[in-house]
Amino acid sequence: MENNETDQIQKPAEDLPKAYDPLVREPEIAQEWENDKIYAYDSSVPRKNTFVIDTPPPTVSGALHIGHVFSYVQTDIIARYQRMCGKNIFYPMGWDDNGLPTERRVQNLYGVRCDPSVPYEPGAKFEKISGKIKEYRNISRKNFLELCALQTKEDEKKYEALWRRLGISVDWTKNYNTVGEYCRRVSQRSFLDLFKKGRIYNAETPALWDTTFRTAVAQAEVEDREQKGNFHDLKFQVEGGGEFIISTTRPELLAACVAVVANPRDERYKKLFGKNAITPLFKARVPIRASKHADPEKGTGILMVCTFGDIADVEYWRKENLPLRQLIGRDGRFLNIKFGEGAFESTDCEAANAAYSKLAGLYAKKAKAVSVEMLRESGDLVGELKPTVQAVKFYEKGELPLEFVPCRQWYIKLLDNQAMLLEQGRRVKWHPEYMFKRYEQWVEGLNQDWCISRQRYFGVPLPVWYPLDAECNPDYSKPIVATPDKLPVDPQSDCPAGYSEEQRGKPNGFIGDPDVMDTWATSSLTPLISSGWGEDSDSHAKIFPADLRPQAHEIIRSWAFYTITKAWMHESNIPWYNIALSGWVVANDHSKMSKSKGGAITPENLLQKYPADALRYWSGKAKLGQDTMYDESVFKVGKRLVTKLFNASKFALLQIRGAQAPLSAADIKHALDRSWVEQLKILVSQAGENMRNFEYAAVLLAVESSFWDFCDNYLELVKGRAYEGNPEDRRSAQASLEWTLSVYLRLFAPFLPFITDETWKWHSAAKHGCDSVHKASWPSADEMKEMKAGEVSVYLTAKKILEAVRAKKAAEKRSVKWPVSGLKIEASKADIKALEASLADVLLACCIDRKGLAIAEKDDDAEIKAEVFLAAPEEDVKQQEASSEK
RNA sequence: GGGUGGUUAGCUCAGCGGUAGAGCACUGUCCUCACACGACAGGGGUCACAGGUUCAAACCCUGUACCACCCACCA
Repeated sequence: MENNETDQIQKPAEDLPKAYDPLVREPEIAQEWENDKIYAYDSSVPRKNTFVIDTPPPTVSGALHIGHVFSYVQTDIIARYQRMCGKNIFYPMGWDDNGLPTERRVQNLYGVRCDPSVPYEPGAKFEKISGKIKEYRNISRKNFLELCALQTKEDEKKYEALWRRLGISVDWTKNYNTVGEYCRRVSQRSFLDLFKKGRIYNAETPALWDTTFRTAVAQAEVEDREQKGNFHDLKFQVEGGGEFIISTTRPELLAACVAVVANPRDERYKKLFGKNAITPLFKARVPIRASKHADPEKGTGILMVCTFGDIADVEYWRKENLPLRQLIGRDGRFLNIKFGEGAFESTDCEAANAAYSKLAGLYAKKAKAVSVEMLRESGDLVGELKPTVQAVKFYEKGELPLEFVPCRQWYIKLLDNQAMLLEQGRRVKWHPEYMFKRYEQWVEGLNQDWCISRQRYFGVPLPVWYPLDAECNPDYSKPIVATPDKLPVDPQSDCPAGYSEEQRGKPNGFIGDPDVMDTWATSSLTPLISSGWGEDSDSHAKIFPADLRPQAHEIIRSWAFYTITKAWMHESNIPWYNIALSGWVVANDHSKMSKSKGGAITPENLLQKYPADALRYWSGKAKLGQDTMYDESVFKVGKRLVTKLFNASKFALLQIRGAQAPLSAADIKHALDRSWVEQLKILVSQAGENMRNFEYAAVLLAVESSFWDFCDNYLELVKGRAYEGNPEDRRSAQASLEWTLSVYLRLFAPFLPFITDETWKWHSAAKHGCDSVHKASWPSADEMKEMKAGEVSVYLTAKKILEAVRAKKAAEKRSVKWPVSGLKIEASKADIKALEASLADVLLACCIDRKGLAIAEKDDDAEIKAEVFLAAPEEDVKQQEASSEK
């Protein structure tokens, strides 16, 4: 071929953008994706070609934070990888707008409280209150629920906008919210199924009770908080003579004392077992018993059992069938009880009632102070208070300690099924693996069934009514459950089959259960919500079990555990094959970012400053399960990578465009190019392996470092040849650059979806017949199988010389293009052979004068060595010339 | 008290049997036909500590200390 036929003059890149402004382009690119529907799920594709993600529905509570960005991007990276592997992706987004967080938010935003006794005001309008709320306005349940729905809609719009801005590739047609009609139906169907299977029951029993929110809570929502307290040494009399000291932190519960216990082996108290004690102040006669749960080492070794101080009290009370002396009411105040009535016995009712009258109506904290005062006065408080720090149980969203309050609640049976639930957990693949331990430990430590009823309003109603007898007493043992084809129901306004609305609350009529379900009762169904469980059996068969559940590790005991439980109870299966646990974003002081104050760092603010790709880069750097320090300098690095990708793509493209005929793998003939491609093949194969195992961070690290190597070294080495080499060598460089570029764009695509798609469209799209990189196939070494294998050493030796020359130039403070007049190389025979293959490129890239080149052969194991001599400065040369002329 | 993860350069982290790595920060250079939103080079580490296994240990084993988290601990 003649030069003038093949080698066009390099086309200027006039049609390519000069610079890339991600803040402008990214939203436009996101819009293109939406227009082209490239993330749409295709329900006609068979299960084995589908990848199903059980996306966490974020709690709708005002704003997403940087921790959300972090974990959702990690999932999106996996989704995008799977999509490029040819999978049809089922990637929905749900909003968890159900429950207490929403109620609280609405209360505070609008200054309202729900009061079911207030009548509904149709069309009532409510304004947001700015500043402090002076007085809460009581509004009807229906108005309150409408307001909750309105507010969550507003928040959900903001959430969706942020996800789109970040390039989260969900299919927005698969959107649900947990309090919506569909989720209510699924949640109630779950209840009915569990009821039919005998896995759910209602019982009147002491439940963990939050007095602020006035609702029962489940074990999984309880957290311990360290509280300062005091031991109070109280003097108890023994009936028939004698006394002993009990050390207690809760003297206010004295009136609730139903027994006194010590360890059976405790010599100090052996003689008292079987006798009765008389409590101070209230003079109640309580049995003194032996129980192994009393620890001789703690306190004075003898303790009072109250109804109820803690779970040990509840267990002992239940086991020994002791009387119930409940003091604390649902609002947290001491009830108005009378000694001499019911279970409250006393040997001196008058004195007992006199004492108790000072406690009635008080909250626990005040009652404690008053009790201490009374005990000190009566002389029953011995010595000084001894300060102690104790772990006290709180509802995770609550501000006051939990109390045990007897009440009727619905429970799902967990304690009968621990072994099976462990087994189900084992069948799921945990990423990272060690997180399974947390699940295991939680299941083994369960001490209560799952309480799912909540005394709240904004939630899924329990689909149950109770029949009333002639005196209007409900019969809780014979609940009337809804019929499956009539869901969802609201027992407050709907009436059960076989009854009419007039019978509500009437003798021999019915009442609806006033409670709603725990949020987790619904969110534990997300894989079934997505699959269309109970409504679309084809879809269900395709979507359930899901492939992946991504979630945070602190909710293993709740969300992961409950989901596994429900999947087993409903479908005798695991809910998903894999669970990926993301870490937390932590501040410098190791506090969780989402909880720490200083809310200036919002995703929206960061996106004014950094590309979405840069935030994604930071997220993609963190391994699963691992906490990550919030560090803005990483965003800068990400931003730099985006810019580099833009420029390197543009530059590579300039070279490729010189080619007349389409390039192919067969054109890659030059040894240096083959060597380079060989390295890239290794990268591709490792990247695929790691991605399959959810080790995306390792992929980003490897791809990134390889890409910088490409820009700094390979591109420098070949650009001269691509520009002015002979036709065949030129074509080889061009073909190599073309493939390299397409590989990098695809490897980076899951992490940096915006910039990769932008540059993909310039050339690779046409080449691959695929207009978005996100529909392109993940690179594989197979793509290059028609090409002969290269020798990695060719590239590596060339790079060594390049580096040696650069080092010399830097040391001499010369520019990179400064000419090299002499180069002495010492190397093994093999290295010399490798180097000779790329010599022309090396000389060109380093500005080396071929005449000054000397290569000497050394031992086989010798390291390659290069001694570099720079040309003398021009002034010196001129001076020399001048002096020689003289 | 039980469990899990961690401790590697000033900072953030990778490496997980074969001569200590990256990025940031720092220092010094360089406008080289993609990129100064850039490039090149340089300084900087008893890989927490103590034992052990091994020809060889940051890496495996045992123990200790410290950090974080999960669970338990309410007399």
